[in-house]
Amino acid sequence: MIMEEPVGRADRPGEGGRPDKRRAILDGALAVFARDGYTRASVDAIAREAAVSTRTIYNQFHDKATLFGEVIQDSARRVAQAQITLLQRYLTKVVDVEADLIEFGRVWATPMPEFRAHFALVRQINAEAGHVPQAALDAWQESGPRRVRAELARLLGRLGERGLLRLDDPERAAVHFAVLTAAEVTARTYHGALPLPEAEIHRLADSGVRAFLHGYAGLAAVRSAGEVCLTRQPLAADEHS
Amino acid sequence: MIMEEPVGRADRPGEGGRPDKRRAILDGALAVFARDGYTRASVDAIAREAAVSTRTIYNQFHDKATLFGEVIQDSARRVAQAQITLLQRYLTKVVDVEADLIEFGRVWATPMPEFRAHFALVRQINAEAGHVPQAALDAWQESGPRRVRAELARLLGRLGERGLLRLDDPERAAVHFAVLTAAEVTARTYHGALPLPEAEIHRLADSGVRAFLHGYAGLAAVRSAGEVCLTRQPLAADEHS
DNA sequence: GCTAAGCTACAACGGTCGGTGTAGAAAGTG
DNA sequence: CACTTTCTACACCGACCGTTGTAGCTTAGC
Repeated sequence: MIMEEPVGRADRPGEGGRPDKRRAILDGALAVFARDGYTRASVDAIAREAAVSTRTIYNQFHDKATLFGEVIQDSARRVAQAQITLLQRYLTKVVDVEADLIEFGRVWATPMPEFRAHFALVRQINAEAGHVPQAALDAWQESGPRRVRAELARLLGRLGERGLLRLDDPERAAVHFAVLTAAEVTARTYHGALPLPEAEIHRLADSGVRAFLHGYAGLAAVRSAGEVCLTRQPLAADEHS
Repeated sequence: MIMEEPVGRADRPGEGGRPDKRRAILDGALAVFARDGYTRASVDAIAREAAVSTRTIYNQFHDKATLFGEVIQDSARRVAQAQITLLQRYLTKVVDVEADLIEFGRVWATPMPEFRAHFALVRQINAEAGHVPQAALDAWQESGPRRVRAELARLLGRLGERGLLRLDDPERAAVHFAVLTAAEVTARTYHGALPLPEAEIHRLADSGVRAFLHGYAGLAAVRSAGEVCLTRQPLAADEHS
């Protein structure tokens, strides 16, 4: 007699087991992985955090590695969803490119506290990328950053069609925008570093948007950006290298 | 009879044991820690990499944790030295602030391949900063980034005195310069990511320097920066986010 | 309330790893 | 050369960890 293929059972991720337990595990694992990193995080600790027996973890996800992969993908998907919502809120009814992009840039660069664990996890991934199977990395990129970037590209493209931006390759423009506006902030949001003061975030975001407009708008943008930037602000010193 | 205090013996780091072995251990440990991270890196692997017995490691550094601390500090000191040399080469005989800062910014933002392991290690540290003892973090900051920042501040301050920049707080200016010029590049130099093409690095560095000049130079700089930047630059598209 | 799927607690295993002790080879110094 | 310091090879301990098996309890659907 053959395997019978019990209809909605486990084996493939996303099936089998009680969904509430599954959620608890994913949330708990995210917290622990983000705090301790893959190797240091013990399955027992995750089980404790999720208020679940370790056996349940092994039943729903076959082993620690696949659990890790599922956690990444799940968390990335959620963050991507939130970011896409943000994109659509700010970039669908643009009238003044400069003002609206500046406003959006500030929101975009401001870290969302409910996703702090996620970004800690991303740091973990980037640190030990050499030990994460390529397939997991791809799945993560696909269901997270790539989707966001595509949507950003789409919306920037629209602005291009309306003559508000001058861009030949929306995809590339999207990458540039994301890097220019968020990079400085994330670069300084590392370890337990005290959260950047709002003014500093705005300042960095503004200069990023300005740089972006430099390349993708008429020179008019450069002029007006000059006024926006220069308010003196207190700053929390922190390092990079 | 009392301890005798055997003059130049171990116990305090930096003493005891053959210096060549010590170097081999520090180098090997840097490679392994950078590749695998603290937890995953086994003392045996380090010993193998350094062509040394594990017992020698435990004799020179008391345990894995202190070895890690010594590795960080040693590596940071070396990198800081190289960066300071760079600073002095480019920022001591400035005549045209804009042109010279742009040139320096490009060099500054270009990753030095001989220190790739170091920056991988920094990524590891930032990922699991919560598990690195605060003392080790402080020692690292002190003997590495802080020294570089101080020197950068000193040199920028000189430019200020010569009237080439307008700055009230050189320290803050130094932080801003470092963040603005290097952040984007390091933000995209993550995992095995293909090295950024030179043109893209220059583009990001330039926009960083421009943003810096926006805040710390007269509006003249802004104007001229307009010309420097807005030559259409070919740029090689790149993946991931 | 019966049935079955899913969950918990618990014990157990094999493996790895940090760290120690020791005996002897190697290397530096006079 | 002898003497001392240091390094190596190796065996060993205790701790932790990923994973599995199992027996019994909980929960949901009929």
